Amino acid sequence: MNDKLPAGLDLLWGRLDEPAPEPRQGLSLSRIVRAAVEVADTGGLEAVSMARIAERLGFTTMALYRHVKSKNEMLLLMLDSVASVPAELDEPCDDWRLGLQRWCRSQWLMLHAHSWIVQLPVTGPPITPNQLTWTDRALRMLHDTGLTEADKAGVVLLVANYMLTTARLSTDLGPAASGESVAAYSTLLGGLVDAQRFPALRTAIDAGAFDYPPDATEEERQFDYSFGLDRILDGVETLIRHRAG
Amino acid sequence: MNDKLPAGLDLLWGRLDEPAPEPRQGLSLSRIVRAAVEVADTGGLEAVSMARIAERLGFTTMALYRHVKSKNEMLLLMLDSVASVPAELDEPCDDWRLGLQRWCRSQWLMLHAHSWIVQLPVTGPPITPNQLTWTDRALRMLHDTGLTEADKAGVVLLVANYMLTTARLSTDLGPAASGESVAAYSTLLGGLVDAQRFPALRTAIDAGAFDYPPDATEEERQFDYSFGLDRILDGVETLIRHRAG
DNA sequence: CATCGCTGTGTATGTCATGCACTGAGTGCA
DNA sequence: TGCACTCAGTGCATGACATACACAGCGATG
Repeated sequence: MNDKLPAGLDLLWGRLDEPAPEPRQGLSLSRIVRAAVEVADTGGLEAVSMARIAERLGFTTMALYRHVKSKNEMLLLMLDSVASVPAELDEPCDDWRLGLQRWCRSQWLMLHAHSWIVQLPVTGPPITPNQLTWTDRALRMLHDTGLTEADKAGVVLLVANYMLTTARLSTDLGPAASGESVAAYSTLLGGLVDAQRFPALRTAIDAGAFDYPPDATEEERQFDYSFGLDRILDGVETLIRHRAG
Repeated sequence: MNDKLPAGLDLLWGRLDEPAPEPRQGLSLSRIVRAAVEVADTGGLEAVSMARIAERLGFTTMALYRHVKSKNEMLLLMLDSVASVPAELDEPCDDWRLGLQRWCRSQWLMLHAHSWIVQLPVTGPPITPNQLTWTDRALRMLHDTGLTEADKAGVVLLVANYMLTTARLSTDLGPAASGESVAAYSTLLGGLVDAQRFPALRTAIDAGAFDYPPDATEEERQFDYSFGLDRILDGVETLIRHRAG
C-alpha cells in the first residue's frame, strides 16, 4: 500500500559512527537533504519536489535517485536532519514537571523553526535516531517519578503527540501564528453558529472563549500550548501520586 | 499559498434547511460526495482522485467541477458528510467525565469507521457544521463543571486533538490496528536502540514498555486510547477542583 | 421561435514521481 | 597496456494527477 516505514532507516541508522564520506564534488546524501530542507523552509512542504531540489543542486531529477530510494525516504531523512535534540536536554532534571516543560519548549521551537515538519505525511510511531533521542530525553525526565516504564512511555507519547498537533494548529492558524487569524476564526464562528443548533458553543462564543482579551500583549496573542500542557501534566501528577500511594 | 479554509463552507452552511434538490439524473453534490466517500472507504484517501470518482459515477472528470470548486473543497464536504454526530450525544450527562468518555468513544468509532479522516490534510480549527456539532456536544458535557467558557474550549480542543492523533496512530500502526504491528515496532526498536545513546529508552524497552503482555486478549491488543485520555481527564478534574476551590 | 444558462464533454497544460536504457569517467585486474 | 566492471549522472518516457478553456446539447423562459 504505502511505503513501509523502514524505508530509509538503513541510511539513518547505518553509519552513525562513520562521520561522512562527503565527496568533493557531485551529489551526496547530505547535500541533497540539505537542499531539500532549504526548499521546505522557504517554500513549505508543497514546494519540495525532486525536480526542484535537483535543479537547485544543478543536477537532473533522476540523479537524486542514485542516493535516495524514493521521495518518501528523502522526507524521512529531512525530518531526522532537522530534528536534532538541543544539548540542554541532556542534563537530567530532578523536577520531572519542569523537565518536561523544558522538553516541550525545545520541541515547540524546533517545530516552529521548520514548520513543514508538522505536515509531513505521518507514518507511525517515532523511529529515526533523532526522534528516539527526543523520546529518550523525555523518558529520562520521568526517571524519579516512580511510574512504571509503560506509564512513562504512555506519558511521553501523549506529550509528544500533544506538542505536534498543537504546533500544527498553530501554524495552520497563520503563517505567523498571529492573533489576527484567531480573531478571524472567532468572528467566522460567531457568524455561523446559531443558538438553536449549537447552544453550548454559542454560549462559549458569546463569553469570548474564542477571543483573545483585547488588551493582550503581542506575546499573549501568540498561539500558546501551555493550557493543554498544564492539564496533561496535572494528569500525570495525579498518576504519579496514585502510583506512589 | 494553500486553499483558504473557507472554501466550500458556503456549500456546507448555505442550505442547512433546504433538504436537497437532488435531481433525478445527472450529477449532484451529494452523489459526488457519496461516491468519493465510498472510494475513500475502500481504497483510502490516496485512491480519491477526481478521475476515479467521475468514472465511478459514469461522467467525465471535469463534470465534477460543475458542482465542486476544487478537490480540496470536495475533501471538506466528504469530511462533513461522514462526521455526523450520533444521537446519544444529544442528551446531556450530569457526570462530565462519563460524558466526555462517551463522546470520545463515539469519536473513536467514527474515526475508525472512516479511517481516511485522520489523514486528511489538516486545515485549521473545526469549522464545518458537523465538526461544530461535535464541539457543541463536548462543551455541553462540561456544563456543570464550573469551568470558564475559555477553559471548556481549551479542554474540548485538547480532547478532540487527542482523539484525532490517537486514531491516526492507531490506523498507522496497521490496517487492523492489530497487536502484531505493535510487536513489530517493538522488536524493531529493540534492535536499533543501544543503551549508550538511549539509556532511558533502552530501559523502557527492556521493561517491556512497548510490548503488550503476552497473555493479552485480542481486545487488549487493540490499540487503546484510554491511557492518555485518563491522564487528560485527571488533569481536567484537577482544573475543575482548582476553579471551584 | 430565439436566447440564455446550466450541465456535461473533449482536449490541453503543467506538475509530479519514477522506470529504463544509456554514457562517460574512473578503477582494479590481467 | 588493455579490458571489464561499477558508479554517477543523463535523457527520455510513462502514467497519475488537478485543473483551465472552449464548446455542445438541452430545457426553460422571454
